[in-house]
Amino acid sequence: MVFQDYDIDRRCARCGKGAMVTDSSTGERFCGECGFVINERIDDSGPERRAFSKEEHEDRTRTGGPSSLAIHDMGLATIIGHDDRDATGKPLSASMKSTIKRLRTWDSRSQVQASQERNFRQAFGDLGRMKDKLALSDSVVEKTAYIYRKAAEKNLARGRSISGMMAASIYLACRDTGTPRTLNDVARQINIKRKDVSRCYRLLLKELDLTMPVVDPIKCMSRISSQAKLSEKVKRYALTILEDASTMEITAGKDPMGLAAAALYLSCVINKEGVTQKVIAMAAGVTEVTIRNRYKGLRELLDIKVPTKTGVMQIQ
DNA sequence: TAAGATAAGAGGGACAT
DNA sequence: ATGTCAGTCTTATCTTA
Repeated sequence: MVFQDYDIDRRCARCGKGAMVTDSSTGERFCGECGFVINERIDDSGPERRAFSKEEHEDRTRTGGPSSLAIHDMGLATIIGHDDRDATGKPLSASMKSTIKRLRTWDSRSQVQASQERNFRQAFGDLGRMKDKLALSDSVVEKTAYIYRKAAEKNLARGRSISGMMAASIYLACRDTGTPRTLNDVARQINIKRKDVSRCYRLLLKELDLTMPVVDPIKCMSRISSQAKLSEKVKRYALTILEDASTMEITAGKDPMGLAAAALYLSCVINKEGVTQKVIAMAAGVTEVTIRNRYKGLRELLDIKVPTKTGVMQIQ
């Protein structure tokens, strides 16, 4: 069941043996054999500008840049030029010149006239930077922009920091698209406190009537294991642990990242991989203590025996 | 040096007042 | 609206193997 949604790609560049697969839920590409991760996929969905035939070349229309929700005016701004000529190139009459001049003034003002527009300018400027820092796909960026505009419509941004709302929108978009980015990831990159993002996030969730599915700890695993460079074997075993755990109702209310991290750690211990809690804790973005707590719970409730250092199996 | 134990504190949800 | 409570996670420190 586990890897059915992965599409096979190419051979691994490091070990050469395994096939590169793409985890369609996270966009990460990794080797099925050694776990080598190339990069996180970034969907670039800009319009196709090349032409491969004469027909295509002639058919190709030039309509300016792609329209995007993530541009303050959706990329459709028209600016009145300064050369005082009409469409056929003839100079304008004096009265028309003054009219145009007045229009030009209002034209330039109207671009940032509404405070909302200024807000969007800053917000989407932030968003552009965050896209790079968090390796967000275009679809997440568009979704973020959509959410942010919705929030602005409902006046939720008033009195709150732009970056806080932006961060919350990004996090929401990530959750919605199944892109595994934690609250901490987003807060750190946008340089604001986690709790502020958290507050805005909950506000958005309530006010926009959105419901987020609980993060599946299984989805967190591929991210952690690629970050910590764990083997495929460990990952598969950890998956079975998580499946058992979720049927036994010990996963409710627990941080899915912590749970996934603990399952991976337990799997490492059983498979004698010699990976430390610290490494996994770093990769998962949780503390070692959290891993220990979940680890303990998993061991007790699933009654899993772990090998000791002397190689003797022992019931914990 | 890694792992385990313990305690204090923060933030938020549920519930009652 | 405000306060309390149980539960979770984090930070920090100490002990153990």
